[in-house]
Amino acid sequence: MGETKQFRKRNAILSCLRCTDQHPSAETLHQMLQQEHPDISLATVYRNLAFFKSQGMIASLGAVNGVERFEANVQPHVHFICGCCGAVLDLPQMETPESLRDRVASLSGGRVDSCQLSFTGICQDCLDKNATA
Amino acid sequence: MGETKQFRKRNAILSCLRCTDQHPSAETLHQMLQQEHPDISLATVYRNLAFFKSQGMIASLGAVNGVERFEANVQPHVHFICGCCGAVLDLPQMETPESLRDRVASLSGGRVDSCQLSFTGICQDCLDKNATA
DNA sequence: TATTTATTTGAGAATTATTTGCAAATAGCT
DNA sequence: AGCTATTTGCAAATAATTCTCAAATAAATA
Repeated sequence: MGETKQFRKRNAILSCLRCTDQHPSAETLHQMLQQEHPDISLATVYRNLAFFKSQGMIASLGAVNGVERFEANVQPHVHFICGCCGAVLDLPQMETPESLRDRVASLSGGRVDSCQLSFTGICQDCLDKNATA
Repeated sequence: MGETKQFRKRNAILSCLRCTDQHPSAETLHQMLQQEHPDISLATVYRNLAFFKSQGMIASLGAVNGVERFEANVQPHVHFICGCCGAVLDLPQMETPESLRDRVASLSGGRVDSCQLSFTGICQDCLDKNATA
């Protein structure tokens, strides 16, 4: 019953993403992995994130301040994004309007694969910091 | 009375963006401007887009396939984005859930500035092309 | 266990979008 | 014309991401 040694680093990357709710970038994820796997290169992180994404195992929220951000939660959910510090918060209490997909498909004539609802603004921390300053 | 000559290129860039519903990138906009203003440099396009954005005169939809896209319509509205060719379609028939902003503000504790609702998929053209191919 | 074969990786170069520094051009004002 | 502030073009700088390729690793087979 020996555990396979294949994909060791690949799995480390996925586990790491699954253990955080921070919506990290490739670079941040690479830094988070340093303690356990100081020998993983940044290129490997990028490569595997692209792979996981192509398999639908993870999702990208798109770029925040020019840097792509990832998450392991592939269920549709709402985001609050701080345009100041780049923090991303999941809002699982709210629903994305999945039910509108059919309507969008018929309006556009295309095929709809997903739906993203996000709110942007300034997070509590950044508001506090600027108030103090 | 005499028309001011200041901001000639700046205005050309804004007009050009206002005259299209294509949600162009800086580079595309630069190409669109070539006929009328072959002497506008790409850096000027970038610079002025950043300026307009900072003034709330235009909006960015974020990056599509790694390239930032702009629009002159700053009213909240829904987008359909083709992940294949990068085409972006406005869906003025649908409403963005602006009314949820207060709820997001209280859930996050931050300040909510805007709300984006977008659907991604494959547009009609790309579906047709792939069917024929 | 040695051999073969396919996959994954690290390091750094390459690519690409965007930004910046700076001198020249332009516009308004006197 | 002369002065000042703004805008621009160009080329160089920057930064995120992708690519190349040889080396490392793992599985399969002998």
